[in-house]
Amino acid sequence: MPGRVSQAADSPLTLLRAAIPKIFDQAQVSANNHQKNFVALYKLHIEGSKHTELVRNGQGVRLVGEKTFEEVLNRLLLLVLPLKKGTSQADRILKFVGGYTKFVNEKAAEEKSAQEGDDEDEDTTASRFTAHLLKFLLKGFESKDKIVRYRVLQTVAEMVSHLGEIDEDIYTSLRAALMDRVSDKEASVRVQAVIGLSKLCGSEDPAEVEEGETVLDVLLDTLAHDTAPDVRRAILMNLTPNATTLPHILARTRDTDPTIRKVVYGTVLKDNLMQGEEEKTMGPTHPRALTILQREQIIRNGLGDREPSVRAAASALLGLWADIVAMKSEEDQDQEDVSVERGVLNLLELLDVGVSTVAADALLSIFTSRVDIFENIEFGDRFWTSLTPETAFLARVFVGHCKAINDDVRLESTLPVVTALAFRIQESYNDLLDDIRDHDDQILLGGLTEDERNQKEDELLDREFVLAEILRLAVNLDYADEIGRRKMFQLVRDMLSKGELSEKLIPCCLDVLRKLSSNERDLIRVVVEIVHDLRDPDEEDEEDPIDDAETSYSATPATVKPQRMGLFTKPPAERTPEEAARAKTIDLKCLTLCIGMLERVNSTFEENSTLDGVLQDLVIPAVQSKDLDMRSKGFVCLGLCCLIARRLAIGSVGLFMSQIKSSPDELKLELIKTVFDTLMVHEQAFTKQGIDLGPVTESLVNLIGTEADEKVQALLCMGVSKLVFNGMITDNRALKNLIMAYLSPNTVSNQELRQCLTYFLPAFSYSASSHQKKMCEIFLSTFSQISDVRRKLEDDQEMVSGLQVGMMFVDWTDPLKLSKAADAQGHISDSNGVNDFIQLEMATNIMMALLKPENKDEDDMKILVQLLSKLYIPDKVDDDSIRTLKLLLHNYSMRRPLSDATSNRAFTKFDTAISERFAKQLEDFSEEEYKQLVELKDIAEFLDDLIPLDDSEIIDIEPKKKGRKRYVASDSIISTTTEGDCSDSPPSSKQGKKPKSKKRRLSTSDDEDPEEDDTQKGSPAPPKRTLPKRAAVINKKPPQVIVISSDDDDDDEENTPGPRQKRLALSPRYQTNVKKEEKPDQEINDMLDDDSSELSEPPHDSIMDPDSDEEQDEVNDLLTED
Amino acid sequence: PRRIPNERDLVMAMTDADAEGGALDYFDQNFLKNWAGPEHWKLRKVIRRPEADTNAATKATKTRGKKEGFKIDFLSPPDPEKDLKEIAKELFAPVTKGAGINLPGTGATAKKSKKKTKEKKDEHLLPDDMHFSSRQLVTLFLKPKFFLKMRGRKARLDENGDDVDEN
DNA sequence: GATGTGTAGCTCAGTAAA
DNA sequence: TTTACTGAGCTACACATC
Repeated sequence: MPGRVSQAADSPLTLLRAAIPKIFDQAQVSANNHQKNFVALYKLHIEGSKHTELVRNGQGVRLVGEKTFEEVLNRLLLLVLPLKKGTSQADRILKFVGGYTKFVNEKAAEEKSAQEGDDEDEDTTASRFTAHLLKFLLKGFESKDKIVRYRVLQTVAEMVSHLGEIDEDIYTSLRAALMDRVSDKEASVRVQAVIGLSKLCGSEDPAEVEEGETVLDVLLDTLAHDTAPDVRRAILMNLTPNATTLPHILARTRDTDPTIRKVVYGTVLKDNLMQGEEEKTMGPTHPRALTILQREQIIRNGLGDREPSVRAAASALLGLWADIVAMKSEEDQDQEDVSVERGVLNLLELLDVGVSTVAADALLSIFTSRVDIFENIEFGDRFWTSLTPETAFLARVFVGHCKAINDDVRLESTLPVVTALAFRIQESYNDLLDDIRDHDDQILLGGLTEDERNQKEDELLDREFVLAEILRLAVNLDYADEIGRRKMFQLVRDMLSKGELSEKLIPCCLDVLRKLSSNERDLIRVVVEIVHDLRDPDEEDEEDPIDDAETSYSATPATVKPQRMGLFTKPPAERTPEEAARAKTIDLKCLTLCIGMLERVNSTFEENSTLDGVLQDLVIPAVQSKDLDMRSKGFVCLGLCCLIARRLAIGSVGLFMSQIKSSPDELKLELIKTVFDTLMVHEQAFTKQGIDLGPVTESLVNLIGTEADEKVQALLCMGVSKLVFNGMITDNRALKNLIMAYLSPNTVSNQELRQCLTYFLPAFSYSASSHQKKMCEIFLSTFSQISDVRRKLEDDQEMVSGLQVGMMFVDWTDPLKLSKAADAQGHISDSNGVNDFIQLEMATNIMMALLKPENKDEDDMKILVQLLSKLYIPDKVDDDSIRTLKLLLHNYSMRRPLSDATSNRAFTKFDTAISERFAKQLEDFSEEEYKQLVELKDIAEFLDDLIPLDDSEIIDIEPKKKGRKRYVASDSIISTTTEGDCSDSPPSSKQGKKPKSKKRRLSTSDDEDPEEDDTQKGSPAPPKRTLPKRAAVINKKPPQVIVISSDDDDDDEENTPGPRQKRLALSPRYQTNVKKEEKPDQEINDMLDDDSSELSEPPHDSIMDPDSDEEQDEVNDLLTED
Repeated sequence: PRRIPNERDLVMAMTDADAEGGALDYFDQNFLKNWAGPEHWKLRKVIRRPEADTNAATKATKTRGKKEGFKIDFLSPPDPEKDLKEIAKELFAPVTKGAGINLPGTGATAKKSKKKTKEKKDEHLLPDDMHFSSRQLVTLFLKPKFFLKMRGRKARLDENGDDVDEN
């Protein structure tokens, strides 16, 4: 065809061929010239299109010019398509092509509207161009070259929004082709496909889609499920937020990828706040357009993000929210009150200040990120007289923030004086009380409709909330003024003494009271008095509103009131049901009060004799109560008392423990907390007094495996973690059980447990060399036990891979991590305490495990070999250690029972690496020689015990129960069994520093290492170690939620029904507790006998003995107040 | 602990945890990644000490010089040997053998497998963040307002770490 | 066992943050 | 300006498949 064109026509076509490349050449350099070049190219296009040929004897027209234009363009495009991702020149060209598509179609549309009236379906140069280009590109969608696919899809994505009108069939094939590419192997291709689709989906009518999914369906599915973050992000950025898509978009605030989360806040939510030409109308992500749940979701996830950049983006968004909600709503934008307070308050109204901390977090975030807002907040004169929940909340958080950043100047200028505020509180409290009573009367009279009643109750709740906020604010007031101080003290004290005070207000009141008390003794005394007042109200005239007469708080009688016949002096049996109910309500309130008080003090029980009365009259009866609520609170109270009363604690731990098993979960949680706290506080003292806490901690540790409730599990793990972390449990089994729980398939959904341990395990490991040693010690047995669990995995259960588990241990035992942590913590002097050789020990342990013939799980062995190369072996090691390792390596390469090439390779690599690195030290290595060395005697014996490779396979087949066959190899000595799988500890001494020849055992079981399974030990007790026995033990295992070692260490004690008794026998002190545990009921009665005749002389009055100063100090030192 | 500690909590921690809790700050800072449980655990290796780092600085400026010298050659005349269609055919050639261009598990048999795998598809969402921190390790359950001073732990890095402070 | 594919580890360059 | 982190590309190896 080109050859056939006439001379006259030739020149415009040649022009096209020469001019278009020049435009492209410019376009690739910068996007700035694109607009200019659109015009230039368009001119060429139009000029060229005028060149046509008549064909078929004039019956048809051939659009030679257009065709040439398209061909030239396609050819140029082909030059770009193979250019790899990231080539900006190529990107610009494709952008240019997309832009030109837009340009040419817009021009066509303009022309069309200019000459209106013509029929619609007429082809134009533009539509033909678009169709041709699309068809051309569609052919490249399935190219085998991923780069070509990427570029083709990129071009299409640039074009999609500007296609003008295209044929139905082209649209259909384009849509199908794009949908197809959503499952492209290459993420970059998928990115372009979804960009294209997201531009397409706006125009798609779901009704028109006959079958299959709509584009939107696919996009939303991909948004959640695509493996590549890039793809998800691309959808996120190109999806129009609306009622349908928004929930899916908001779900991405918890995407695993931080950049996606950032995009949600920094792009999607931010850029769609407003819409319309001048951004004047409310956009789809305007806070008022969202539901309250969505707003809270956005704030909670954003401000709670681990990534600082996400938090910053969320914070910035919140600042914008405050700006745009400052204007009331659509109409009155030019309204008077557009102050910063208005914005913040409007925002608070959009949240729920009453529940959750979201509103407070949002406010604090705005204060920090938008200092302009914070600094311009002022509380006018009227502010304090007309408090709403939002304004009170704002004031409280504002004051708290000022306090936090030590902005005393601002604090002083905003806060009202104490006295004024006290009167304010008093007034609103009295009003509230009156209104509550009125309301109760009204209800009795039945004069309210349902609506009226609800409305009134909401209002009362609001006012109560305001009061609570002001009380919280009052904690931060300046109490230098004695008058104000007294006034406030008296006020709060009186409030607490009123039966009507809502329980919600109790903590706030107590905080104020604590602030105003001169010391803890005073606080305790006052609260105890209040408790007495509440339970014995006759003396007070409770109908009176709080009197503002000046009462000196120091004048409050400190003595306990004499007992009189009142509600609580009447024997419970004689109470009417109404009286009993009332008594219960009051007792619960008193317990709450006591709990609140005890949470806030730390002086010892003995220093505060007044507490004893409360314990006897209130707490102990509560603990004995049948009412769950009461019991629960009673136990918490008793537990809190224990924390400051050592003797009480000693007597109570057994009680708490005995109650755990039989209690419902709710109470169980409190009991467990109590035990852990008691141990945390008194462990040293207990130990000093010769009390063996082993049985207690042991049963707590074992509970991890038997408790079914997630909350209980998590709590147990947390508690045990704390005890292990702080050195109060040193038994390796605790650590091991924690790791088992951590990885168990049964805890996958228990985030609390898993996240606790995710923090604890490395923190523990990196906080002491001895801790890493423990990790090293338990590694192999834990590893194999986890593998056992994995083998028994159900279909629907998941678990991390064995290699992953191994890597975790390698990470935890990494001495570099430890020294880094030690340095960061300022323990530089101690960094020589870091054991650099710990992973050399690991390597030795692993080698010994590999050599044991009964370790035959291919997968496990493979993983262990792979782990070798990950271990850190320092450059300088002592001769013995490295020679030991080499000896093991050497033996292993001789006997290598490995079949697969991968492991072999990995092993050889490690072996040669070691051999080369320590060539000097291993120079004269010869197996026979080293076996003779005293230092390596254990190893030598270990190796000698091993059955030679050739025979070991027979052993594997032969069941163990038949007894170990012994084979006399040429150079091996017959010896006792070498049973057992992965044993944890090397028999070697530490780096050979203390050469000692131990008794021949496969593994040392010194005190630090109670790890060893009985069946694993080389202890000469053959009958015990037969296979059936072991199997029986496994079968005996009770149904456990987490499979914790059944063939665990110290079998003889662990799997017997009464391990505790056995252990306790060693400790006379503890025996009493054992008895208690055996007969819990009896014990409760013994201990908590509340027979009133004995009140004056409680069975454990000994706790009232003033403790030695030393002991008090100890408790005081241990706890530090906030 | 379902919420990130806010400034009030942190201030409380700062005023009083200075004695011992400060040492644990390191963990709080460094365990920010890897909080989400074992399935999200990733090995993060510490970078070995870069001994010689003085001469590496000047290199940055040098590489800046060569910046985007590349240009696509649109201007050379097209290869007369190769027709547009041929090039296109070459570039657009679909795969003939081996693995396709789609993700495994998709394509022709997708309809069946989709329903099965749909339930198992990863949503790529983080678990609820419990915001566990050193704070939880040194506070009591019942008295969260107080911190435990672990005097015994000052000897933490000693060789015999299981020792207990004896005064 | 040969083959091709998928993936992990490594290095380098570019970018974002300090 | 320097530094740290991320992402792309490369290489080698493991794994699956025939």
